[in-house]
Amino acid sequence: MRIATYNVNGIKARLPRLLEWLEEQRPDIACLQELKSSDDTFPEAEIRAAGYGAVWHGQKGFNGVAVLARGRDPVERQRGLPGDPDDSHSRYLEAEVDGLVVASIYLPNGNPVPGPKFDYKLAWMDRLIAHARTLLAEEVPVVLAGDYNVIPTDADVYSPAAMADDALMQPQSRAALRRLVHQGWTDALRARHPVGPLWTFWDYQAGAWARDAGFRIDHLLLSPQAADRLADAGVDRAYRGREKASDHAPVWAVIAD
DNA sequence: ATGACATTTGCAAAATGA
Repeated sequence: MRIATYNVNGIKARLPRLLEWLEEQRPDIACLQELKSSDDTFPEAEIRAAGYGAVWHGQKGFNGVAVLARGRDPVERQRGLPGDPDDSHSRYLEAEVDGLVVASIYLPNGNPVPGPKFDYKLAWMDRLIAHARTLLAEEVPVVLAGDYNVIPTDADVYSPAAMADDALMQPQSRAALRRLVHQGWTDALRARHPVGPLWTFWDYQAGAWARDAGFRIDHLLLSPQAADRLADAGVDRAYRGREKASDHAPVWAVIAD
């Protein structure tokens, strides 16, 4: 099965692009981020007409995540990341599809550094690490898919110097991502493509797409039971170059049946 | 240095993003 993650940057503005991608690439599971839509304005009918069942966790104006499944309805397991009852952001949704546990993650950006937004990012990552440990303990196939807003290494950015002060590549952000991965998760994209640029995001500004000035922040982390079945992974780069594109490209992995 | 650029809300310009 093909599972993908796509930060759509506004599902209402991006709906034609999203439906086009679903029809052309036919992912079995699609995790979406940055819906920027409240629950009652989620375009459920259009997505169902495209052949997908969906669960979603929306929020007015910003954030918002969803899990789509082709030809079936995802079974919701967890709405919101556990660990802080005062966290009102819609950034985590976990569902089960055909025996696979999948989470759609929109990790906080954290800029500017330092500041309360960066503190929130790091605290959120600590909560994700704690929850991910409970998922690993289930010893089932799990995919944690989403926009992590962390550039894992200097090889994952067009210019480490240009981004040096950004929350996405602070040592604390990278260390937290390493703590997560080192629990036993496999970075699907790097497992299949160990070296070289693999951008998943290009800023709208300063001609970043034209200059191929991107970085890699959208990740699919696989539990051992999913990693054993990893057949392929990649980035649907071309969708970043289309009209009215999101600033992210879809990222996908194929898990053998 | 600032803003660029895009989206949403709501109808102007601010908030948010990365």
